Amino acid sequence: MIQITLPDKSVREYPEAVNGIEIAKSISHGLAKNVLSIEVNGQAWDLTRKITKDASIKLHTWEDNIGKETFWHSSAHLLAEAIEFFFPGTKFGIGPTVDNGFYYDIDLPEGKVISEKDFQKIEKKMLELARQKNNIVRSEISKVDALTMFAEKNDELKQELIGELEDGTISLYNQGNFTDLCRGPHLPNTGYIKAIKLTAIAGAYWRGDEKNKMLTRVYGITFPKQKMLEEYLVMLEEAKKRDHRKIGKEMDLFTFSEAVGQGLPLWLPKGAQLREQLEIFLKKVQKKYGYDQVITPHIGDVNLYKTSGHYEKYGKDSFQPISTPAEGEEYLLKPMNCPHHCEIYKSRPKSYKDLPVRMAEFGTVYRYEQSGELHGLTRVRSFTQDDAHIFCRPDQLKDEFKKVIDIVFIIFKALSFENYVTQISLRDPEKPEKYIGSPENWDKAEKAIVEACEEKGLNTITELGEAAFYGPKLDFMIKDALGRSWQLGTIQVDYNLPERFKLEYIGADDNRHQPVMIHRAPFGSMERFVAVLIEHTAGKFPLWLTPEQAVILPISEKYNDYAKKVSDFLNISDIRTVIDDRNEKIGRKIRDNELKRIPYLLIVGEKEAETETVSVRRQGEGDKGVMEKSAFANFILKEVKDQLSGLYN
RNA sequence: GCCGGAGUAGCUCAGGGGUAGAGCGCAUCCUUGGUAAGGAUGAGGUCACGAGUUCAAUUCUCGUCUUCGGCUCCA
Repeated sequence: MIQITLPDKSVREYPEAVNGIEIAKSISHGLAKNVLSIEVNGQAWDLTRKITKDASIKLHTWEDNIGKETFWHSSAHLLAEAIEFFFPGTKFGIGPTVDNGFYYDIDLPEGKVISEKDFQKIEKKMLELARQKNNIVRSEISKVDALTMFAEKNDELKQELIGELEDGTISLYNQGNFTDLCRGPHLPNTGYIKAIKLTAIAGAYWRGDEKNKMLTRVYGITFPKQKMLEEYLVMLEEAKKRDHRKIGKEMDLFTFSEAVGQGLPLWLPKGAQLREQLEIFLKKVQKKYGYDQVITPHIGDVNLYKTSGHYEKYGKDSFQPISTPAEGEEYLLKPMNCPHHCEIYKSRPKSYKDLPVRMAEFGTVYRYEQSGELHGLTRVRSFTQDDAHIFCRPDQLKDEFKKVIDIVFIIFKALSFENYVTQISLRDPEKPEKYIGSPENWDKAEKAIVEACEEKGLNTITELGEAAFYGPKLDFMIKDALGRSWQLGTIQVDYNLPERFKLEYIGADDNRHQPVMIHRAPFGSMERFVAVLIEHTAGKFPLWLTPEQAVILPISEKYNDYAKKVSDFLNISDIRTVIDDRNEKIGRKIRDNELKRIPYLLIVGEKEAETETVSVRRQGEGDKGVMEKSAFANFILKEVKDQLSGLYN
């Protein structure tokens, strides 16, 4: 007998060579039905693998990620089996799981292509194979044998992977006529997979390196129940309705024009209004935190960027310099605001008493993004950063950094962003050539970020190699409607640009010292922020922010004059109001304006005109009764104030 | 930039080698209304652009541009 410890610390006795399924069965019938994989002493195992010694275990079902991953991982093998059936000779790269399913990277035989038209037959084949309930059997194999096996299949992708593995740790999984190199774990048999949908096809470089061959990546998702697939597809449809590109068009927020150029957004009046509200809001917050607004040009002498290091790093991959008629003069569209801000700092000598200097600008920058990267407002070639640079003394650094974190959270709170990830992005220690500055400076900068985050109690993840070339950063990431993650806010510590720009201040000791810089943008870019905001709110912006807060709907033309009077009154009270005086019945006006997501609809007819009132209707909620027009103004202003109360002042 | 889709009216989309279709929107007129679509009439398209095949191309082929899904990149 062996002793098995469960997660609740209870210990049960089983005969030697018991497996996960048997343990699940001994606990409950329901668990036995739902269990997908097992963790033995912290390692993921197959449910059918025999346990021979005392162990601590944890059983995983669909409800936790490990169970789901096992399910999708086995699904990837099923996909590969079906592809091998239709496309014999296909070479298989890797087939991992992702947030929503799995993919397999394949190299099809010469001259063969796979397209979405093939999906139906592949899905059908996968289901057929699943219904055979083929056991998925693990076996261990020596490195030599593994290499021989995949050499026979001419699969150099797998051979490359095996070459990097250690002998004695190599396992194969077989199901039906298909065998794949795999660490596992897997489902006991293919019959667990009941619903299958192939979702996309794409190119992907082998091992993620653009110098390598491009393989074909097939994405799919599977479920243990047909109904779950149906629900997933409905959810996808719902997510598509929140797409900021679609809503941006519907609500007249922004547009693009081929004539202007790709990746260059044109903000329409309502979008501009939205942006302006965000800017007003942030400026108030920054005022409280001691920032000063500055304004700098959209271009700068190319030598400025040689000093900063941007030109060397990105010169080839940016818009090329603009030449002047006089020879030898070259200007670059600014890709960042920091060099300009450094020059503002330098324009007057600084005392230690002047620091920190906090310089803010809504600065529009231009970056040549690869054409395939452009995506709505989230990835563009012209965008406005809510940028600021804090020049401080080393002893002020941590405190300043923490204050910036506070500003980011004020914004997230104001817009109810609750699901974000905070990521510390450090340099890649193996690629020092990617960065400027001394290791000592980097050590100091990285330490400052890590400590500030700890002291703030942030729950961060750390990524090596994600730092900017001049310094490490703290990034705030938010997901869009389809679950794609975007970096919004960013805070960066930089010892290098002050050195390159020879920034200094006179210390209390009457000597020259070098300040430290913090680069920060809590929204990140206005474009990307608005995009994510649209997807989060589905276009139903909070009242304080929305471009049109109220629309007045006269019952008929006879009341247009009164509508105008109310509109003027509200607009002068700082309530953004429009009139819908189209020749339509009231029902039609209500419907259209509800669909336009305007928070308040004010209906005015004979009764209202006589009594100086408005009949109030809240978007999505219906009739709210009649209010005197100045009472309504106070009401809506109070609502705005309440939404923002406590955030600044 | 790379792989694979797509591009038809302002928007959403149908169609298809032989004079271009719908719904919504827009315009004009009728209607002047009370809480989610009133009615009539009408305008609007070099079928992304450029070549090729063909008696004939919006439709087939190739190239370019834009766009969508990924990959790579992201100061």
